[in-house]
Amino acid sequence: MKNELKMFKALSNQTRLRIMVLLAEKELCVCQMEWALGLTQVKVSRHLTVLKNAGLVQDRREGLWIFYSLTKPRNELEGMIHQQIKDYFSQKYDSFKKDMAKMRECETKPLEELCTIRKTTQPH
Amino acid sequence: MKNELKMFKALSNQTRLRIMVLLAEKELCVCQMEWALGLTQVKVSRHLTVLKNAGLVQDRREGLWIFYSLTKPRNELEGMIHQQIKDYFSQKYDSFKKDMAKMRECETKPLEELCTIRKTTQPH
DNA sequence: CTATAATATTCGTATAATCGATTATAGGTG
DNA sequence: CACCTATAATCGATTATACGAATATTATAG
Repeated sequence: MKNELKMFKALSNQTRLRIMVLLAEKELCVCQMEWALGLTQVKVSRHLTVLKNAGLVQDRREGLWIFYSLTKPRNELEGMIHQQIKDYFSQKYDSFKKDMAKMRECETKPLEELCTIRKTTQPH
Repeated sequence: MKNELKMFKALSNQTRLRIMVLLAEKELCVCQMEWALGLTQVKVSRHLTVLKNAGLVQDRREGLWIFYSLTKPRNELEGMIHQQIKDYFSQKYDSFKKDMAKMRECETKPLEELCTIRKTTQPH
């Protein structure tokens, strides 16, 4: 049962939910999430680690960049959660919609640019 | 979104999940839960308060006894959670089955007896 | 009004979560 | 090799959570 408890705990944090909603849409690089969410690298990275330890996301390295994506659901419960993240959360709250819009926006920019931009104009 | 975060946090604790599984079966008095779960009054009561603040359970007083039950789901997410508690958790783990068996057992006993038994033979 | 029974709350403490700042790692470049 | 860049891990401070023990609350009985 520990897995399920960890999953619920991982989902009980706003930043992590925001990340989950974005990742439910598509695989993303850390710097894209920083940019879309307006959060520091440290914060994004830490929460990604929690999600990973809960088995909700996986990562894949490509050169300097590390891409995160949702894991395949391991059971019925996880399947339902994934579905709710996609159908319920991303629809219901404007904040998630804004994140998604930001994410769409940065889809057009090359990753190199996102990273260098981040250096100059620090997110709050 | 705070409601959803509170809900996930409330569900990320083993004792509270055990309570939820029992309540998914039927409305129960506090002393019945103490008995079925083998937990102290304080512990059960505290966790019930958390679940109530998360909007997952409601209470109803009948004399000295207070009966708890699951609230009606307020949205699609809560509906899904209720269903998973019933279908997924209560099936998958033996510990929940044991709790349920204990609960069935104490269904036959009058509440007065449960409470007096609790006084003499303290749960660990 | 007093006493008692069932449940809730408070208090002190131990453990865990969160955060910003800093440092470490690992891959790429020259 | 030395240097840079993207990401992760560590540290210390702050805040939240879980717990048992003790106390308070609420309703009932007498």
